[in-house]
Parts: sequence; C-alpha cells; structure tokens
Amino acid sequence: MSDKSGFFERVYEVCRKIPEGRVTSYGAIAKYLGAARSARMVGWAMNSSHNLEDVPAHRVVNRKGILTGKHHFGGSNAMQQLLEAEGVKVQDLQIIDFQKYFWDPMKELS
DNA sequence: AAATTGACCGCGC
DNA sequence: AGCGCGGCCAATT
Repeated sequence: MSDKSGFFERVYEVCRKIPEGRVTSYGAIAKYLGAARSARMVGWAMNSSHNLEDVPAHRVVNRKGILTGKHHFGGSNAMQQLLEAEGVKVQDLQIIDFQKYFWDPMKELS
C-alpha cells in the first residue's frame, strides 16, 4: 500500500473517502490530484478499482451527474439502485440535485 | 513495439 | 446556443 507509483492508487484513496449519500465527478477527482486534464484516466482507474471492494465507484459520475459507467457495474441498473439506497435520488441515470449531492474532494478534504 | 481505446472535460467554431 | 475536437495517462490488442 502507499504505492504512489500509480495515478490510480491516488484515485482509489479519494473514492474511498467519499461519504455515503454523496457523489463526485471524475473531473473533481482529477483536479484534486493535479491532473484536471486527465479526467479520462480517472475512468481507467475505476476500471481497475472495480476489482477492489474499498472503492465505491458507483458514487463517481460524470460532470453532468449522469451514471455513465452504469454499464460497467454488471450491465444492470445496480449503480442507480446503490445510489438510491444511500439517499441519492436518481432518475433516468441522472442524479437529481446533483449539485446538492456533489462532494468536492479538494473542498471537503482540502 | 505501435496504434487505439477508455466510465471525461474544457474550449473552439 | 449547439456541435466537434483535442488532450491526459495507462492498459489492451
């Protein structure tokens, strides 16, 4: 652990710090890591994080609050179910009041 | 070993 | 105001 050799390890760490009932965007995480332009990389990190149980990737959505990666959660609406189960209202793969549930790592963690 | 994709975001026209 | 493209790092084929 403490393997800072990878950009991913850092992403996992932030994802794990996401409180329940809260969501964040790829760009926010990327920006917190100092790579605002590497938002795509965050998506890849999640792909690996899929093997890790400590990383709630279902709390990570895109900038619009849309569950872009719900297809990677098993091909079902599992991701939406998980969010709703935590108190986040999701409609048609889009989070309602996304701005209200938005959790900024560099603003909350700072 | 090289080329392409990948759960994105911000800017340009 | 709407559509398109380039950029970032790494993994996959």
